Amino acid sequence: MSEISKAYEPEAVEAKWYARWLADGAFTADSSSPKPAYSIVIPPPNVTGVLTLGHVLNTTIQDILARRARMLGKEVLWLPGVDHAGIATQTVVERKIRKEEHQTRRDLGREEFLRRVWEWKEKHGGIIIEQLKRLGCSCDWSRERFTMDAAYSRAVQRTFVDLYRKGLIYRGRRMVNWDPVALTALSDEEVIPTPQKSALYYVRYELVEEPGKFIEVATTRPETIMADVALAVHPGDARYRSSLGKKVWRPLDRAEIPVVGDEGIDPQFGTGVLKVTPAHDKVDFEIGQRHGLPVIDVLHPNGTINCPAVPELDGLDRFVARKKAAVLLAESGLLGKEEPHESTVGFSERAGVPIEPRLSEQWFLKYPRVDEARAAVGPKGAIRFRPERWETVYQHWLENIQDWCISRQLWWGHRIPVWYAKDDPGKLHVDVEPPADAENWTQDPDVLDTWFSSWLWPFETMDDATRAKFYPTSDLVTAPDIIFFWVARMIMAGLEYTGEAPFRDVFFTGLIRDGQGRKMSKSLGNSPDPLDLIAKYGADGLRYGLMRIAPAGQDIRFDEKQIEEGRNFSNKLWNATRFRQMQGGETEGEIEPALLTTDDKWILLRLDCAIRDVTQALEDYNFSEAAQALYRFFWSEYCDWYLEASKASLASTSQRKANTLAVIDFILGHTLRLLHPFLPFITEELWHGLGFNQDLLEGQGANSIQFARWPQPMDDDFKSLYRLTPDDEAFAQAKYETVTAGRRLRRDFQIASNKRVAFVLKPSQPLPVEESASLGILLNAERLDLTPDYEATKGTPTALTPLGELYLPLEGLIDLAAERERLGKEIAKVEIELATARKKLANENFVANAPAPVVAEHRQREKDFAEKLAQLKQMRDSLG
RNA sequence: GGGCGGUUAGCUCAGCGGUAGAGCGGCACGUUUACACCGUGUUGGUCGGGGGUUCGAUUCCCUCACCGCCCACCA
Repeated sequence: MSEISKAYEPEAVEAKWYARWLADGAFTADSSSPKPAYSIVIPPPNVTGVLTLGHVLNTTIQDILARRARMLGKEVLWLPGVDHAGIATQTVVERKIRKEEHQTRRDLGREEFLRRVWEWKEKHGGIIIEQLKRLGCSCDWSRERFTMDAAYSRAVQRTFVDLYRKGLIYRGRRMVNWDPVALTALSDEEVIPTPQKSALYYVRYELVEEPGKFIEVATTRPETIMADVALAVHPGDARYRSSLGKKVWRPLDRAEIPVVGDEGIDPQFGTGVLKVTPAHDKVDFEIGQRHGLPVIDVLHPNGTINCPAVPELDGLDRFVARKKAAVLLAESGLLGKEEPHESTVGFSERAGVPIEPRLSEQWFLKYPRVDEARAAVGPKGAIRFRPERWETVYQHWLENIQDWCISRQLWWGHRIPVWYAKDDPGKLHVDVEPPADAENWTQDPDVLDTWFSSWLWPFETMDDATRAKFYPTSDLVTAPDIIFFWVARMIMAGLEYTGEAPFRDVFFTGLIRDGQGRKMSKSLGNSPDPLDLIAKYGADGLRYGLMRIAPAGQDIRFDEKQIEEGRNFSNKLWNATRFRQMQGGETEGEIEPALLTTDDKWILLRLDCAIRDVTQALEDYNFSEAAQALYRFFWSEYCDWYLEASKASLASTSQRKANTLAVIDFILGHTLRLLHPFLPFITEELWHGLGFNQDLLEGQGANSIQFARWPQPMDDDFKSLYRLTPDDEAFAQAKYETVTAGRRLRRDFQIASNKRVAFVLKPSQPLPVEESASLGILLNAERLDLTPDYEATKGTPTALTPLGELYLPLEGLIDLAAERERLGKEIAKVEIELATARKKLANENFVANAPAPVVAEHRQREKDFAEKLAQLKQMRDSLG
């Protein structure tokens, strides 16, 4: 390996490897492979979308799963694609045309407009796909799909026809959520209830039979009074019993309307009277149905008033009309008080304006397989959610499921495959193919809800061979906000059309919030551009930083500092490897067990632990824990401790040095593989840099770390061969404490950490010479003398360590008083701990009831503390 | 109105019945065989409040408070 730079420079490395991986077809799934299958379908981002941190979180997790599966010897398909995103895309293109050409889509006409959308898509769409590549995503790009691909579109229409023929899709005039800006119906899921400050207007309706007597009604919508067809009160409400069956004068558009009794009215609210406006409220509509009331619609589709009878209001926007209506009522003396009121108003998810409940002709779907879908998720089902609590949310939604309004008054999307006979609008042709005598028919102008195509994603994206091998998919990774939009619907569609649950495990990520806990959003401008972060910290740094702080399914507070840490970790990995390369020598030599030091054995044991911890954490979808375990192992245990300790071996005999290098290579080889799913680029670079790819050439594709075997925990044979025992761990621990005590001595006596000093150890047990050598290095000592019969002069700083008494002789440099004070403080501390332990043991209940090992532990502690205390006191006395 | 999550060191988060943990930050010292995107040492916490169960509670139960989500037709 040639000389490498001091700091890791990700840019060139990342570009190089991604290109190589693509050229090698490393991500391409082979349907005919004999290897076991592992598959994920990506939640298709909107074709208008650009990469957000949410995508980074999401796709990094999927990439980790996919890459690890490859290392486990599976045939992996990670199927990517893009969603046509009906409203979002249509809006973007319409806005562009309006801005650049001052035209509306209607000016252009349907065909031309659609041509423009496709044109836009070819030119600007799917930017996000290129961005995912920058992140390192190992998707099978040869299988990339778009929800408007010809084959996919056909499948969507086929599904419509099939469900229609099964009687599950029907057309009906019903109350829907109307978006007055996008001019389309929306599903219930696309409506966001939002608390709004508004006013409650008290309006007086005069009784027809008793002029001069009024019924007062509290309403938030005086602009819809012209659409009132009745007043409703609770039948048991004594206040209004005498008015039941009578009539009142409707204000503004003066007419007689009845007073009816309905159980649904809450006598506590307002005045206990509801004005019934069936055309503009779902509840009112139902009341109207119950009482056979007419429906009067006073709104245009765009939310302006449609009521020529009241010219003052006609044509006004609904919110302008609201204020105006209040003024008009006040002028005619029909407005009582007006009080502030907070209510929940449904907003359009896309347009961001209040939706309007509106009666219209739409297509609806009665969901298939609801019961099976419920049974499929949970401990007894084929699908598990993680975290499990989302299962409850899912079950609750399915329990109360409503029919799905699937038609949209848009142009961009899958056109509804229904034709109406021109001579008989009641006659329908429902088929994927248009009728033979097309000129006599008119196709339904509407398109289908985007989600009506997304719910087929896990299987309609696959050809037969792919499906045979990779369906059902293994994991689904997504955010919990689309649990109803997408996850639940895919389960129902999967059951209906494949007879199987479409995936096995669903992992829900958390939401990424900003430093103040706010949701990331474009309008707040608090969402950093992941590409900027990649440029600054590298894709690996971004991935690792994010994974290390992304707790399982909890929301994440984003802080760029954490991405910086990810970058720092990459750099540490880079330099630790560079250190290895600077030692030269044969790569991956055989480890000679007889030559292993306790440090070697210790780090091998730690590696074994790390392999187990990381593997377990990944199996539990606990990505942050896996990342954290690797961080700790590599940085604290391997670099800070082992690498420093091994510098003694590296400076000693060539035989010993070779053995140490062999251990280092073993550790690096394993660590790089463990890290690869998190940090794909740098691990590949270093894998090659160390020449590890050479040794694995016999294995298929092993020229890349991507296909290197996932590390296995060491088995007992291995451990006995290398004589790895818990004793080694204990000794390493003792050594660690000794070094720390020595460093602290330095610190307490203000000796600069770079000053080489001589330490003396009065060993409590025999110590091999190589151990004292590494102790010396770790202490940055001029030398370390092992003197069993050392007699310290009074006042020599000393520390009691598990390996013996450690002295730091510094004639004349010691402040006796300060040292005594330090010891005094320590004595006080130990005395408290000792007292605590004794108190515990004095508690008869504790001794009698606590488990034996716990009691024994406390006895041991008491003993240890007493011993330590005695020694400390002796040391203090020795200072004179 | 229901349901769910959260509240632990200055910050971001682990831990979830047996002496309070990590990383970052702060402070001090430092360029010593890779790394200042670094090293060494060190300072930070009545584990949201109040009750209860237990020999023992940050951990289990009840309750309150605050923050955040989701569901629900109160005009």
